[in-house]
Amino acid sequence: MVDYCKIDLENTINSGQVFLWKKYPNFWYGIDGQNILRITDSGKIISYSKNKIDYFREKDDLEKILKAISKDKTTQQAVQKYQGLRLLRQDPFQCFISFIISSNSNIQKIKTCLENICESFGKKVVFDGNEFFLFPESKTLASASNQEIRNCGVGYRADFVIKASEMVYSKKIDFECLKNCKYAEAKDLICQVPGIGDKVADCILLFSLDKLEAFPLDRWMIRILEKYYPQTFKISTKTITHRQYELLHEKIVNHFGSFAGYAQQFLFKMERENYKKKWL
DNA sequence: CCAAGGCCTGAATG
DNA sequence: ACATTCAGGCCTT
Repeated sequence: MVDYCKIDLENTINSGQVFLWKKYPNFWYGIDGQNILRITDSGKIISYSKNKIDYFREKDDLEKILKAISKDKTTQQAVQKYQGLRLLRQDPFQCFISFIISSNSNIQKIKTCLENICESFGKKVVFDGNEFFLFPESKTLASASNQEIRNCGVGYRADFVIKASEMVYSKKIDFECLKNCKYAEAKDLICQVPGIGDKVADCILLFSLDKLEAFPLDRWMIRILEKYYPQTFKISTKTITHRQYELLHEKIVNHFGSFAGYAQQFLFKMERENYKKKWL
């Protein structure tokens, strides 16, 4: 008997989709844009701002989605093993910057960079008797200097962060508009941002812009497809070109259906655990 | 359209 | 202890 409402907070946070969370003895604190969330293990959310958010996508029909993506033994097992794992609906700007920084990096380092960015540029607030730094707004990062951003540890990605922030502040990139676009259209638009290619775009689309058919293909997912799906998805070369990425994504949506992004999250979680990779 | 090299940092390995 | 190698995705050539 599966309880589709039960959320596994630990597995959800430790699945590579989100970075600014910190565990306390009985709950987690997380930064989500201009908001701070406190979540108990039972899944109760207390938020700093009173804004209503559906951080856990609780309106998604999990029963339907999990059945839909369970097309093969591998996915069935991953879904079974990590059934409380959820996709999050994150603050778009924070997600956008997070994954620009994520390229050519790893989870621990991304977290450190983002914490530095919050400390250097975010508003300091007190919530629950503790001090926190909110994620900075686009205007602030857009007007920062290259050196200031570099000091956060992002290296050559500093220019990407500044230009990307400018594009958001000037509304050249408008997240509300992207939410209303179809996947392909939103992806074309977001790929115009420097530092955003296929993989980073798919992360942003999946984790903050409600595009559930987005299926980020990083080195781990490629490895997973080669290992568990050598017949279904034949991968010829080591590095995936843009064209190959597109063709592969088409095959993936054919196989998993329009909720493919959920499948990606379960598969990624499973394989990273198999290799005992560290999370936050 | 594709292939190869460079970018930056920290962890892992020698 | 130190030096080298590697992991990671995007951009330019």
